[in-house]
Amino acid sequence: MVRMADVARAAGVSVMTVSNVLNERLPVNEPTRARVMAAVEALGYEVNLTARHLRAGRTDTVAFVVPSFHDYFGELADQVAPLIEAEGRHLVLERTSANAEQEMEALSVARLQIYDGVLLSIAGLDLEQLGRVRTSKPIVLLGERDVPDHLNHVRLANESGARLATAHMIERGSRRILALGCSFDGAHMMTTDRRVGWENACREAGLAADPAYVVPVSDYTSLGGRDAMLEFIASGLPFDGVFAVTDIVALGALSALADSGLRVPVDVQLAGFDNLDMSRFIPPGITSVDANHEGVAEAAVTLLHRQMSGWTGPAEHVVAPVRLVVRGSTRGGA
Amino acid sequence: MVRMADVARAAGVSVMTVSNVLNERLPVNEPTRARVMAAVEALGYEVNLTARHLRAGRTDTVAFVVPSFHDYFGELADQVAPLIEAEGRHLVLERTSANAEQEMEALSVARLQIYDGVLLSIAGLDLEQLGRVRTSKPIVLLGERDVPDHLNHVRLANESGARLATAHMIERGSRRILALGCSFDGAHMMTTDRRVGWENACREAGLAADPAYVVPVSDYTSLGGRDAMLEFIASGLPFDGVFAVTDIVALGALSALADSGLRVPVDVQLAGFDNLDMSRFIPPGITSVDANHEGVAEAAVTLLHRQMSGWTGPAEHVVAPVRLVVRGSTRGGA
DNA sequence: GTCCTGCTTTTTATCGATATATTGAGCGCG
DNA sequence: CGCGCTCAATATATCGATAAAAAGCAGGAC
Repeated sequence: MVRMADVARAAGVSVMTVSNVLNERLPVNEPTRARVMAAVEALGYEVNLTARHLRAGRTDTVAFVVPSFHDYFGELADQVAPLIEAEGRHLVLERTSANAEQEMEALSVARLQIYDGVLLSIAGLDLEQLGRVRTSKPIVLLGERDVPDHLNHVRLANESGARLATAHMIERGSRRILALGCSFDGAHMMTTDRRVGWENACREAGLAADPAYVVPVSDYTSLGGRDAMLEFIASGLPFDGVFAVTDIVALGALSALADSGLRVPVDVQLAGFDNLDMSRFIPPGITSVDANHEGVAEAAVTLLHRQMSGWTGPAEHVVAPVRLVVRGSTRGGA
Repeated sequence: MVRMADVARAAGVSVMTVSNVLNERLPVNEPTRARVMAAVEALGYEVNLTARHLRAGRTDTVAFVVPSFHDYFGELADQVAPLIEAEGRHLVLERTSANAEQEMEALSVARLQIYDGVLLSIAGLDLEQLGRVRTSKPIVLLGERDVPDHLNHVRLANESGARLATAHMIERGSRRILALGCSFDGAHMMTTDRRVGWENACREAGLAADPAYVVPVSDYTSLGGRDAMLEFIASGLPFDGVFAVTDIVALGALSALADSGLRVPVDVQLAGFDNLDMSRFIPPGITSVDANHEGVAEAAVTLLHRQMSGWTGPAEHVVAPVRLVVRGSTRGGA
């Protein structure tokens, strides 16, 4: 491994001069500078980031800690990356498997200190655990649950989004709408918020928000959605609309409906939440609440940058607005 | 920040004793050990990973460098993570945006040295550029292009997969099959390999592999697939089957077919490549070549572990086998 | 009582960079 | 000629840990 000292020797200068050339800190005379650069080229020197970090206390790296790498988080991460890079920093993703222990570990001082800042997509941690997180590192939480006041947080307007989607289906003629995957789940506050949105939309339209129409899913996957949907269909309860807690779950529902010979949107209207890329293309197009990745990414990165540049005011709690994207799975859509 | 020295002072021992307790290197007497642990607890000490790295030269961290965070790569990364964690290491994802410069940067000595090993999903680099990569760090390449002999590499059996899918559609009655997104593309050797598979299947069945049926896409997204498909339909050339270079592209094609009133699989059979989660659930189910994530992940991690444990034999080039998953988008499927 | 042996613990050197203080060279000006 | 001033370059200390060598300190043999 080539060290700065090797470059210094080759160029006939001191180590500090090499450092000054490479970091453009103190001025260096042109002939000296040229000699140093030549030596750098010749030896193929590259700075040791670890040593720099230890001494300078800066890594120019931000971590985005997510429960899993795919779907929603992958898409969000792709939005976040350019914003971080625009400020000359690097983004890396870490995964916690939606597991409280691993999430706490990701927040442990040891791993935090590696980064200049951390975006954390919480999933498994409750308020009490988050309350224990005391760090001087810039950190912004993302995700649909309550967090302690002292931590910056960006979340979606879940209730409003669910209400929009449900109201839309009611307006287009549905009278008995399922809330698929919207049952209470300790680990996912979002399901509760979205259920409340569904309830409110039903009530506002003078319809009953029957608890029997809040259908739990075993997990938030397409398979979970499909199984729950099939089970509900088998129960024989009448329905003519499905609001699924996420697009992934909605896809499972769509699959179950198709297999059961129910036509979307003629027999049953369907709407999801997140507006994943695929939702636009899956025939007949899944109506979905756009999760506003750009807005969330931008808000989160703005809060993070503010902290990284030394701002120390009170934490902010941003609620990103959402909008409904109407497609063929509901009537009157595109 | 609490340092090891603070713990040592609190426990009334030397710094090395603290280090020995925490790392279980040299034996430490029980009473001493207990005092140290108590001090660690009391002060809330956590090791400084950067300092450890600088001195010990080990980070216990592996990077998976991918072109983008979503879809295929996100799913693959979720397969890789547990395998890395099983050996007590940590996995982080880095992104290159399929850009040759950023890929070279990810391979630069500076960033490599941060990790104990690197998995690199190549997309933008050509053979010449990869040839310049000289590193002593364990590294394994993943992806569908040719790589220099001296680098470990895992790829898919692209030709064989494409042939399987195409032959299956021919067997089920298709006579004019499009190769969507399979045109030559300098940046994606995979498209060529898959086109060859399509050609071979056609020839073996005594059908023409007409170049007019190799349809380029502007980019490898659903939108790209959709636009190309619509354009082809508009051209009026007869067809009764579509082999799409990826499931993402296949989804775009499905969307276009649905909008054009063509029924899948009655009028047109459709098959993709990658077998993404969603392909199973999108009605009528997309027949797809399974990209064998487990196999690829396991092969790659095995090669990486071997290198990280000091093995220095010649590089290996693994071709992971693939299999066809038949679903409703081709006839006679489930 | 001395010396050796086997453990535990401490000392010393080091990883590769950067921040701060200091030295040295060149130059204008009285 | 010497003083002070500016700018370039070097010397020294440090970041927080670990590897390797040295030192302490029992207990037992002679």
